[in-house]
Amino acid sequence: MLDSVTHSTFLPNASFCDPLMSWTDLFSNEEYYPVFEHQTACDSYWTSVHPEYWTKRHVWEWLQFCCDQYKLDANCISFCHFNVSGLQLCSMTQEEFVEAAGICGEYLYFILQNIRTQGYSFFNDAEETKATIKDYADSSCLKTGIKSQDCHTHSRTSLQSSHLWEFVRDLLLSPEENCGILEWEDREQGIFRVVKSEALAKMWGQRKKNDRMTYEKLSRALRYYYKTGILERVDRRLVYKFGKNAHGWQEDKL
DNA sequence: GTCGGGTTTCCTGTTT
DNA sequence: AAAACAGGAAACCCGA
Repeated sequence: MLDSVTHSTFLPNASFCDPLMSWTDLFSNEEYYPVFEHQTACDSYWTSVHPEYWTKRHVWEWLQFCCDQYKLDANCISFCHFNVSGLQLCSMTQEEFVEAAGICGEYLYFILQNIRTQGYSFFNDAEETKATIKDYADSSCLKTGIKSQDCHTHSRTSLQSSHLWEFVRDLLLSPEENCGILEWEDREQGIFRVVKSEALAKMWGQRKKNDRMTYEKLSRALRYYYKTGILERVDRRLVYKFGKNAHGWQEDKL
């Protein structure tokens, strides 16, 4: 039942959001901010917690949501700059957001400030909110003259890679999120090992909002990459190797 | 609407 | 015996 991240299912509807509602009210309403079956209390989704109390994981989920919802280019975002708790995030200045994510940083700062001041009433009307963000984007582009390509000077680590192999690659490149699920066997040759196969499948399932994902199914998808040269066979259990058509994993090319 | 890429799901058989 | 691998087949999802 992890179709949680879609706008319609986890954001409150218009009738719920009362501008006078306190943060406590806003975030403690489980009808609208459910704790999912597979989640423990400390594993709650970002929407169930006030931004100042977000964990690093909540911050990551929020970034992922913003990228998905507002089509922000994840390549703009330097993950290491956002490897912070909610409290630290809330204390970041707009300049620090821009430093961390270029023009996207401005949007993220704008979105965060709106969540902090308005709660999720900011998200009441998806289209209206998108338009607000777009207006903001347009005005800040005019104001700053920043071109979208400039974003690409920031970290290439993607937070929301749509392809499995990119997800795996980015997990290998993000020790903060990796949690020992994957590890390099030979960094130069692109050989890596799946240490926690079930955890990897669960994480991929969360990424794809599919709680029925298993390592068996994930590994079938990985095996299809042998055909396309994204991965190469390594005849050892749980060991894979990036192929000639995989990019972005080499240390010296990051 | 449809087409294609990228999975996801299911399956049977094999290997470690 | 259990977990992982292998790969065919078909369904599914989503963006173009």
